Amino acid sequence: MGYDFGKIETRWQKYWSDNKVYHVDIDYNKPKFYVLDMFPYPSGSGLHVGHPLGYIASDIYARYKRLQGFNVLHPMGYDAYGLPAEQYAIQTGTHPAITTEKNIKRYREQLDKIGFSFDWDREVRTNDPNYFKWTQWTFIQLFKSWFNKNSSKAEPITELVAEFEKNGNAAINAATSQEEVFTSGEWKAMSEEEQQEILMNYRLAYISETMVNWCPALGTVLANDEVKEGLSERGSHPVERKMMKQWLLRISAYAQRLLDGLEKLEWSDSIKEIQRNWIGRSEGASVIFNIKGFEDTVEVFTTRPDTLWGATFMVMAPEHELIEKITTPEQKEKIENYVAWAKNRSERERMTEVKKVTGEFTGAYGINPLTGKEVPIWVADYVLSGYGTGAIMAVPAHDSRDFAFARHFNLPVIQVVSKEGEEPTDPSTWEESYDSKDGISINSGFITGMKTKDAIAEVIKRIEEMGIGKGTINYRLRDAIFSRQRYWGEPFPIYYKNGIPYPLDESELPLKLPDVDKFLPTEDGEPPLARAKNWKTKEGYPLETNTMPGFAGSSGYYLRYMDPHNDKEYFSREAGEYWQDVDLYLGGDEHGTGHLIYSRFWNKFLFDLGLAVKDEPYKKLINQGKIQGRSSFVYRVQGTDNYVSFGLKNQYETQKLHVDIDLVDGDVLDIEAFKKWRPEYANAQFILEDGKYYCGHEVEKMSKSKYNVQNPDDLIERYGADTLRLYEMFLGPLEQDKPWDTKGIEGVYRFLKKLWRLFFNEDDKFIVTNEKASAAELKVLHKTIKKIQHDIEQFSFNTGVSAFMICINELSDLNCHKKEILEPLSVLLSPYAPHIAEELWHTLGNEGTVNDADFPKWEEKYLRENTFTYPVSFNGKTRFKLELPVDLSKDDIKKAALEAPETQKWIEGKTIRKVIVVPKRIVNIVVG
RNA sequence: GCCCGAGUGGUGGAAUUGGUAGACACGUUGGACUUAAAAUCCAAUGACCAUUGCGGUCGUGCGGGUUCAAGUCCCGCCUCGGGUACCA
Repeated sequence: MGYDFGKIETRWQKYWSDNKVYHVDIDYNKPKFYVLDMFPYPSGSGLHVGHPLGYIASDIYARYKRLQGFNVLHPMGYDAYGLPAEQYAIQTGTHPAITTEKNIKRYREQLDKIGFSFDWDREVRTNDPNYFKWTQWTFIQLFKSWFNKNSSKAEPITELVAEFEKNGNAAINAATSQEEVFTSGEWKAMSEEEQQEILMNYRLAYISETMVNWCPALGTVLANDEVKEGLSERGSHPVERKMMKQWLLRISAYAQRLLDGLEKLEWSDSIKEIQRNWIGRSEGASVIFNIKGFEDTVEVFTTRPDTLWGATFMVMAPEHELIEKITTPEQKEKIENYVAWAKNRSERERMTEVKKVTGEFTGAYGINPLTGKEVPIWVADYVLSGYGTGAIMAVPAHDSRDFAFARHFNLPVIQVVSKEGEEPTDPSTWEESYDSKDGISINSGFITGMKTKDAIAEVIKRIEEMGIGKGTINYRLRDAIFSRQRYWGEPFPIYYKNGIPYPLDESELPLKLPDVDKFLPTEDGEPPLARAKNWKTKEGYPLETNTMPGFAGSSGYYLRYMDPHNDKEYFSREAGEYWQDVDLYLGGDEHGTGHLIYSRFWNKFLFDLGLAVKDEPYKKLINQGKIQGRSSFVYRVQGTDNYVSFGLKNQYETQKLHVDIDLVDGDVLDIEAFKKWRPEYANAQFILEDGKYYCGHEVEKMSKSKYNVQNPDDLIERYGADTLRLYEMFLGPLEQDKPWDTKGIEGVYRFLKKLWRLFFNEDDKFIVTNEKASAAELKVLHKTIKKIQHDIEQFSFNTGVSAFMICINELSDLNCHKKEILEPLSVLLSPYAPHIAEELWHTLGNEGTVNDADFPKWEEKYLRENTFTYPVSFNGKTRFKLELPVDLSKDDIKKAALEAPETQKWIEGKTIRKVIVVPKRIVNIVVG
């Protein structure tokens, strides 16, 4: 019989589940440890081998922490709202809730088979009313809050209203889109509607007419992070820019805190860098330019106020509100055509044609506030309406984009910064602008001769004194568009009275999705919820018909796991105080600009409310790499039914076709199975090599259409979950992308069988003894404990597996069947391979579960060596080895090395110049 | 374009952070066991040269450098992967 993984794994999975071995509660006698995986979207195709990679790693860590005496919170749930289920609903009419439920069931079955230590009693699903109640609740709190820049935190909007009533808004320092200043008298005189409109400019969840990414194919707007290269992330459909009234979250208010918070996080530098770039802080100044012949002024943002003397023209974004007003009659038609053209360009066009310079002159002139010089105002789409003020002063000599524009339209270029120690040159001879901030100002009034850094500071100081501008900081981070014109998402707890949005009373939550006849927009383009009958409040006010985006439910889910069944609050104070934050978070780095920013924002807001205990949700983050597929190919000779083996394909004109990896074993095609696979292959003929058909292979994304999806169930069926767990870890470093290849799985399977042989002989006889372990055996054990512990703490799980293999190889060589060694070993192995470890631990006579054992401690005394084998090298090249006592002095080592018989050969006829001795490392003899 | 990350045998990958390059595993080859196959076990396996034996030379993407010693540090490139896309 030997190692019967099937029997073992079902037995212990049942035991763990029946005895709620992984259930956790608050326990003040133990320190907490919170290990979290990014929860999955339950897709229709189930788990493939890439999904569990991170789950296995975090499971090993969670189990390890538990063995070390921590009270480990290790929950799992589902990000259940999402587009695929809805797209499927549109095609088939099946309600997305049904599809989702079915997929979740499948996921759960697959997850259960892998033997994770999840506390399923804490499962959350974002589409569960008991869960999304709190998503909606948080939205209401956002709606009822504003961001006070003085305290740098969210505060109740009621306090803001009180201040308006007392003093108006003049003294308020808020993150806001409100520009007009009003007095308390003016505030009180306003109608309800006017007041609500103003408050909207302060709310952290607000509705606004804004430029959005509209995806016609999906029929919804998308957030910036959901658009990749001008296409939707889901489905790769074109995206347009469009003005639309949408709900937004004022995440930009938190830009600085999101930036500062990164400092103390144990995240990879790369993902921190991604977030820093996404937040995009830049320091500079806003400067006011008058417009010749108009009362209006244009405000521009620049990071280089020191180059004001070199501004030779100005550029406005095509959306700029002053364009119409200032354009001269002669330029009117050209400008109108240009603006219309620019606005109609798709995002994708804009992006692919970045190098193409376009623009048009308005006929108007701005006046440089420092020099008094007149500069032409242009319109061009290289200036973005969404950033800064939507207008710039162009300094072609020191900005590459302005330079390209100036060259194209023959505008003047004036040098105002030169490299230290270099003479100014004629800009008309330049091939590129001098953008560096490392320089000296020239021809620049009061800053002439100053270094750029000082010049910037000086100009800011002076323009502030003169009242023509001020130092400002701009962030690239945009407010998050929070509404989707979709069905399958959280409904907004919002109703409209006279067209003004109001939040539902919290007692009305959760607001559940209504039934609709179709999951499509209405004829007049309203979102699907507009199809619902009676989609209104008790009083008859219409409810919001948009739904929330995918990131709504995933932004605060880690908090709900702390107290998932609480029906009175998001989570109890006690649970929050005990579990605090996530100690270890595992997931893919593709969430760098989406979930991981939104979630931090959400948490910071809840922290401001006094709910979240920590300012940052995820202390340590590990991004597991993606597992790529290994596709197999057959080569069809053009226009025939003949298929030629890989090695011979160059002799023919061939077509490369994907073939299901299940039909291929080690690149050898199962010809009969291939013929049966699809009707068009039934009559296939083969040109073979050595009687076999060899397939070609390539590494690509794992996907159904490439027939390279490896699903874990088949592997578990064949090798068991422990083998799968070990193999996924053995594949390579956790954080690295790597191709999936089943070839090596036999190796870890053999390892487990070999381990079994230490406990049972060929006749299944238990052969473990109570004999005293030898020094050699103890050394193997303690060396392994040390290595395993070190590797788990470093998240180096691949080297951990190989340490186990080395250990078992050595114990097999030593013929060791001693309980003294094997018992701690079974505990040591249990985080990696919990089923076999639990089984073996029980065969040694233990009761309960191995999860309650203590992680073994290694002791230095067993590791001590008496000798060290020195590599002796000459001029850096190792020539022979020399075994010497460890405690030998440097001089003695040197002496021994020089006296060694092999040394003669290498020093013959040469002089010894130097001898390097590093105790317990190396001996290097330099000759010449 | 800019910002990260990575390049090591036929393959996945090790290398205590400057100290024996290729651990561990796959694959391959040869052998043992077997009527046979599977499973298992043993041996070899970076390349090249020499093989009668001792052995030798080269070798971590490329070119330089620092050092007694470089996969590891420095300078300059090349290739691949990821992020970003006119952010003033």
